[in-house]
Amino acid sequence: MNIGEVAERSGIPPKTIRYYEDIGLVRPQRSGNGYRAFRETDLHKLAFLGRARALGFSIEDCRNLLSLYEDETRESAQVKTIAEEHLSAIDDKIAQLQEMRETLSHLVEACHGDHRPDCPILKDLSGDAESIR
Amino acid sequence: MNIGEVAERSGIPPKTIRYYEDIGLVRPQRSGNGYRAFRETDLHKLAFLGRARALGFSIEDCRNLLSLYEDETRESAQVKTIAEEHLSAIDDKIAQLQEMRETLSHLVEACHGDHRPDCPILKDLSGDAESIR
DNA sequence: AATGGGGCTTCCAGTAACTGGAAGCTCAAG
DNA sequence: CTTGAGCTTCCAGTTACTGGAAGCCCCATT
Repeated sequence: MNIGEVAERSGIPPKTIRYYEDIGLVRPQRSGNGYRAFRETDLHKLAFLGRARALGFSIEDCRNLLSLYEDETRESAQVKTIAEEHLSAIDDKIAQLQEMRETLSHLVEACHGDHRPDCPILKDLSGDAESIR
Repeated sequence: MNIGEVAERSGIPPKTIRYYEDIGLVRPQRSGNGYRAFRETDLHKLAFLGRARALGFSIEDCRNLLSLYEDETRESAQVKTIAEEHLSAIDDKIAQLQEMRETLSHLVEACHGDHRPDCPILKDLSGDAESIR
């Protein structure tokens, strides 16, 4: 398989696949013409990567997950640990975003949003605490 | 004021303040010895930036907010638009993270996490749809 | 006066994970 | 044989900083 077909079938753009090779996540062979020659297992790895990335795992997490994936003697606890840490990172991020959302939506509601210059959003950002809350 | 004091009072590290100068967000004067000489207004702008960044506004958003902040003839609608767009970006991000969280927490729950190699998380990532969901 | 220790300066490089673009080779079709 | 798509490499840019090195500057102490 050439890179185009693999990209098509894995859903990962060619550029990204080349990048993944650069950083050692996949190691396709080469044909005589210098083209990358992907096997089915490469395709599977790329699809695996795509799904793990879609779940927000970092590249380093993916590297570890991939090596666990290929390690028949792995312990599921190792995988679970990575996933749990990622899950709690996601929770933190959600909490942080929700806090932002909270403040910001109050500000947006308080701003009449017309042609006048008076604006509670700017007032709050300028440190004028009495603006909202 | 030297950079150290401004950093202290604005809560923004010196490195970051220098960076903000580089990209034109603040323009402190210089003393004879080459040190940056900050005025109170610079401090206010930096504190403004700190709060806007804490709400997740991008640097470009901050640049726009700052120029609106300094524009006496602004219309609050302009500010509100920026804030609303940011708010909806935050909402999108939260939704995406919650979807990840959902999938991932199911997987984590399904993984026994012991010394055995069998792992629903890897199974799902490998594309074996029957694993969970 | 010399010295020592912060604080300040600039510049370079690195981070995460790609993405765009240029220059150039290869392959299949007409 | 030419054309155009697909492939190659390499370089640069993205976001918003952050770390580190080399080297002034200033103040206090000896």
